[in-house]
Amino acid sequence: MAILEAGLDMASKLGLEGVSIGSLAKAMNMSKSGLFAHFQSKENLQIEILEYAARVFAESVIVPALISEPGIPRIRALVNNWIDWAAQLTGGCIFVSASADYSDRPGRVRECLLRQQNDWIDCLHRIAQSAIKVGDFREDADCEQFAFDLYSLLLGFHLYEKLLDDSETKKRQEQALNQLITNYQ
Amino acid sequence: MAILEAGLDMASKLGLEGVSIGSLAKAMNMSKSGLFAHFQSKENLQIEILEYAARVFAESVIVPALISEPGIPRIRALVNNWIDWAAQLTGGCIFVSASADYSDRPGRVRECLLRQQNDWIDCLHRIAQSAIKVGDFREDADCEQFAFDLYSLLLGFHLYEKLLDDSETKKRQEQALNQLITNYQ
DNA sequence: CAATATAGTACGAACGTTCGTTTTTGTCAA
DNA sequence: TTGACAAAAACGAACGTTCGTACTATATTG
Repeated sequence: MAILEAGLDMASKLGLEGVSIGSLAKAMNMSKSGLFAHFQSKENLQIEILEYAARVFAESVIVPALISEPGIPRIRALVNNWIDWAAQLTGGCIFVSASADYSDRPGRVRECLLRQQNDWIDCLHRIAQSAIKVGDFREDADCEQFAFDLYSLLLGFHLYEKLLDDSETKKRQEQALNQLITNYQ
Repeated sequence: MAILEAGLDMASKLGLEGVSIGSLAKAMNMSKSGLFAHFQSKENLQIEILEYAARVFAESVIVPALISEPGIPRIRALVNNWIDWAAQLTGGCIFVSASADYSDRPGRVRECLLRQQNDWIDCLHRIAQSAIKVGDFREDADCEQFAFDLYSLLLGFHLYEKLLDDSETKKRQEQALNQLITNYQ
């Protein structure tokens, strides 16, 4: 939906909490009440934006990676897709900012985010398992540790790229990924 | 100052943008105008909270680590201090959440944060250099890469601990740190 | 005609900020 | 030691704006 697309764009720049009904309505050339009628509450709007983001994320990051052959190629594809996803956003990644913002803010938004993040980590976990299966990773590699390591890498990349605007970020990320893969072979 | 301490606590829970003059005044049992007079603007308040946080961070994370002998012991001390710092906060780390929030929000707050984050990364960088000097790291170790890797690790830890509340986070962090150190030896 | 979407208006609350006034505090002369 | 006085700090009230939400009414569409 067009509203959610604009909402995601706004959340990328201002954070999920920064998306107000009024400003989003203005961006859509709609009345506040007209837009509000679609969601019945701000909380619903935030959750729908999150779920819309998850759909876009799945089809632009995860699905295309699953086309690559399992193992290291798939891992590299996933990381590249993630970086493309982050680059295409106007501001920061909504999941990264929301994860920081909602660490201590109970409610349905947090629960939704928590579910999504666990799904994402499960995805990393499974990709490591398939790397073991095809022999790219050693038999006793710790897949949950791999998920932690890889997600940490992406978070570091996000900060360097989005906040610090460091020109060597890409190099740092590549080197870290190569080392990470080596550690699990 | 007591106001900044309460402000930091609130920012840890709600993010820097979530600290409102009114709510902070209420938390301090002060009038809105009385509190406002100390800062002249919300932006000033946010910056002063950030700088207060940096002072607390320096004296509770960095300074005590510099007492440890240079090299791997100092690195481990720094990481442990960082984790203690994060644990002691009511909510999340203000630098982590602000880094995500202000990646696309120009202004004096962002500039202040950017300066602080660069200082922090420089600190990691220097600690790696001293590890080379004492022979704990190999001669040609990439200190800037080390800073990237270590900060990424801390960001991953922060997400696992604060959002996911994963019970194995401590183990993940230790294993990642051991591997990281090994990679640079 | 019925259903759906948008608009319009209003609401109480909270936002950051300004104002003039009161209270508290510290300093110095008597 | 006290009284006068200036400086600093805190106050309550109000400003205009925006917030999320609740109504009712008007278009649009099938």
